[in-house]
Amino acid sequence: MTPAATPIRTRFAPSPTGFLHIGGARTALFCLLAARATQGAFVLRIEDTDRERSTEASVQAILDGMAWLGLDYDEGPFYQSRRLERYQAVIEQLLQAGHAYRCYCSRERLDGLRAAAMAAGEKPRYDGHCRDRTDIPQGIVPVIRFRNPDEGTVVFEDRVRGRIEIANAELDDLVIARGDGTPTYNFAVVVDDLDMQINLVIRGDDHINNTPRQINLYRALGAEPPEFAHVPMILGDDGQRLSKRHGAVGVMAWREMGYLPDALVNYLARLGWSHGDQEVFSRRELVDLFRIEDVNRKASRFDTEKLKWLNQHYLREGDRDQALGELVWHLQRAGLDPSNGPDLADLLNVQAERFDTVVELIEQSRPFFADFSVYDATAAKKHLRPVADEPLRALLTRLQALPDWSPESLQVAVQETADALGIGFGKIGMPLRVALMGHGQSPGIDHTLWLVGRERALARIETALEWIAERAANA
RNA sequence: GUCCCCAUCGUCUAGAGGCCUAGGACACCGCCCUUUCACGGCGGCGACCGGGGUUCGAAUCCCCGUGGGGACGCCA
Repeated sequence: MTPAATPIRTRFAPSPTGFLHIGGARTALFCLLAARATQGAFVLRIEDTDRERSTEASVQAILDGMAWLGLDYDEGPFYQSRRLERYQAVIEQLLQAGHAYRCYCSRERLDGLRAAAMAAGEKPRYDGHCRDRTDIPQGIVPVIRFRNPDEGTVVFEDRVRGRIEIANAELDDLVIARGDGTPTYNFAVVVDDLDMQINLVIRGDDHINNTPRQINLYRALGAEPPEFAHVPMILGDDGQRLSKRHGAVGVMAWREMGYLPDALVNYLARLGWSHGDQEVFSRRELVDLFRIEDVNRKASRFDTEKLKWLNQHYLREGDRDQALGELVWHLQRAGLDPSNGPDLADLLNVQAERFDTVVELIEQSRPFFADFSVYDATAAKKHLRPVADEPLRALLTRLQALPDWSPESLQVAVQETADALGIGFGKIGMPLRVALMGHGQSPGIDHTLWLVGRERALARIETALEWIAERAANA
């Protein structure tokens, strides 16, 4: 029996300004795992206070990405855009208590301040110009700033980073409400995490620097901050921060490339986290074995090669229904009719070990679903020669009379045909392969015949025979 | 520039002072298996960023340097 741990309430809080990012997906996964392990809750919150950049389509894309990966949340989605009154009430409270003030500084003044600080070799900070002003400038819409403590240091124990300490002197009075009254990120997060009773904030380590100011905000609100766990970022294969430049940064792009959700989840989990030498984890094992403290501190690079390996593993040994579902999805996407070919489970059984992705698998399985019109030139030239005429003809006769179209009897039929003619298996196998597939790569010839199906197989052998004759006539 | 963080094979990582001649996985290279392509089996290549300490003993602890990343918005 596992010892009873206090239930962890985590949240994933993406801003809807694009699709579900690969890095975001991993953060969400860690949140989910941490919560599940303690019978806690995983909350989804959409951070859409920036009305300029947030879109409905992005919200949907994020929801779709999470659903595909199986990152099921327990509560939400909550939208910050629907909690505006709440933020305003808290801002009012802060204003009353003297923890916040109106700032009338112009952008120009702020820009000047920043430039001057940089020039002086200092960190750009707001100088508190409006902190104690009593006049009310006319014609200027003020923003609200939080009065950050001047003295002391903020210290917190990060669940993955350990102790982190920063002097208040490094911090400045951040804007918590824009001119139009909408809250800014650092403020809304605090109010939300408090209201939603989040007790463990798991997020990317690019937020480490925001944490001290948020802690000061919690204190000003008379609340105890939650615990924090900052997970390292995921870098592109070139070691640079993941961006559009790297191509597929959206989770759904990986679906389109033929990866399975279980493979991606397994891969993402192992990126920055490990459990001894184990590489393959079921979802159940992930929940049982994951501990946020075991997460690395170093940023890791995304390695597609390893993902491919895992993907093939899941294609072969993972959840059948999931793989079959993706097979259908890709078949249709490729313009092929899933019902006009072999049984998909049979197809998966013989093809899975030969490819890394569903896209390759489908692409190389086209001849099982639709006829092709041309032979691969090199393969045809090498294998569809006059010498192949007799073997193919003999085999055709034999196959026409074959009562049982199974891999076993097909194997026997081909073998016996070769034996009867006193030729090697390859002498008949390769021409047959090209006749059936249009090129020289396919599963074992028995399974190839089996998957192509009797009707198509016989027709294609006849077509190949004609092609050989024609070619001989033209020579 | 200032502040914060990080640092083991090409990549993901094991390693919490002696178990390390540093382990595993992916990739790569050989050989074997073989009717093609694959799968599989066996083997190989390959790392503790540098310098100082602490200690009988350091990949593991401390300091400095170097390198990398992040933050410094009325973005999140």
